[in-house]
Amino acid sequence: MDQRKQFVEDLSDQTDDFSRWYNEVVRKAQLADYAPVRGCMVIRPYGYGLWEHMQRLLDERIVEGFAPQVAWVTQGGNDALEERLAIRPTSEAIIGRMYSRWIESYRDLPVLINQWCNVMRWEKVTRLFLRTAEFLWQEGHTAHATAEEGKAEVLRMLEVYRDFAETDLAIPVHAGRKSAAEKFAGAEMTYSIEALMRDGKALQAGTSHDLGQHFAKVFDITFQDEQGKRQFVHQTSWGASTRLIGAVIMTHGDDQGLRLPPRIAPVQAVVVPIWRKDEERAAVTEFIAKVVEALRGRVRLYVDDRDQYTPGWKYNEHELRGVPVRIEVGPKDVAKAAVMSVRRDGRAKESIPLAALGERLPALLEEIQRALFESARAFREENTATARTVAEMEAHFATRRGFVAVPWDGSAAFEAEAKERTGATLRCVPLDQTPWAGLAGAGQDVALFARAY
RNA sequence: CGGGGCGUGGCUCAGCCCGGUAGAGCACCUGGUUCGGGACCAGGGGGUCGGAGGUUCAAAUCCUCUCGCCCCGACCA
Repeated sequence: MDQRKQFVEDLSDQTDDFSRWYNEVVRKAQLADYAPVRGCMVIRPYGYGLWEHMQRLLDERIVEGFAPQVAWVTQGGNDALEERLAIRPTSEAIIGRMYSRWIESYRDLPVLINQWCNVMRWEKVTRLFLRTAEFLWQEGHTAHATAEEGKAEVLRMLEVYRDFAETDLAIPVHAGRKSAAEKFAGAEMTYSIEALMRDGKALQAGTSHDLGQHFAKVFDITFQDEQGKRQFVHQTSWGASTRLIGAVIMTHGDDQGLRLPPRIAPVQAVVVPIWRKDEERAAVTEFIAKVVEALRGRVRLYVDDRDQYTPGWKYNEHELRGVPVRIEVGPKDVAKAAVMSVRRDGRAKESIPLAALGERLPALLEEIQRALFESARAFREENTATARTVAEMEAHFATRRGFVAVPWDGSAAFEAEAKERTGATLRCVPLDQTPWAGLAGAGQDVALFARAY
């Protein structure tokens, strides 16, 4: 903060206190605020806009072949609750009972359902977006005739999450399987995508479970196969939640605030008018109308023509809120029939002629999208080490964080000892082992450990 | 669930130790001058000090109990 005047909008530095920085960003960027209900938050329009873009992009990847989304809502819109919040049993229990009624024959399979809804959980310790008592998520539940079909579905969805995280959220992730200790209790096998936050802690950003026949046996979900024999179905379930918003914040944010990937940014570019005299204002306003026209349907644009703030004030505010590109339009630009664009990541400036804007700005947004991903990936690589023994892991975690790749024989004993001595947990066994070729011996896989949220 | 911290205008906090009836900066409202990196001047509005008891002539301040939030550790998306 050096000699600068203190402003309400000023943020703590990430390196001073990451948790504090996170909380300040969430609230000052107006993503969410604490609700009067313990452990709950209110997602504000800007944060919800992020979620809506995530929904749209993820749905595009899921929907084909899926039943229309259903939603169980325990709270409607902005209305105050008239009744107590009902905490429902786990999704698997509800789905199990419904499936047992809906499935009779192999002709009914597979059943593919995906829904976006809110859920409540009993949580002692909460954190905005990362863990709250109530949260929004997407959950898919499928039922299949064979184990092979189920396993294929589980891996297909894991890949959907990986691609979504990397392509749309610009978050590099490791897709892999969980250990017996870390998997969902009701699952045969759990898979997840694991991301690395800027404070060096890992975050599970999506989950896909192979439920096998566990729930089918509990809820009696059976079908008659082609031979007329009664069989239990094979199920999967998978989900991703508003926790992803937390992942975006902690993967890309810097000391100035949020840096949003253009694909999910509610506002992709903000136009800031600059003028002194009334005639300048008229010319600038007129020119901005042309800018808006040039970008209509191509870029999510916001023209910040609020009178009560100076341009400099607006620059700071939109940087805090993570808007990928700022477009300055002043008398000098109007004279050149151009605008001055400034990137949120790195603040590189570029004068763009009005005539080129419609082509250039979308391209610029894609460049920023890629740059954010590459920067996050570089950070992750810098914060990934290798070890061969628990002692080596202990030495590493004594002074550093990040991922540690270590050969794992699959034993619970090794995992437990590592956790005990380092505080890090086994995040996953990556499906793609090629980055660590040669590290693991025969019959072993490389596992990734990290301190985690 | 253990350890620590904090609840005072919208925000950040001072006042509390040593009771005397609430203050600053920012934000907000009005008017004017401003506007290429957080503008300035003048005037103005707003707080039963988280809640409930108690002590006292008198409580933001002392005592008891509660509720909530944050941070750090053990369990979970």
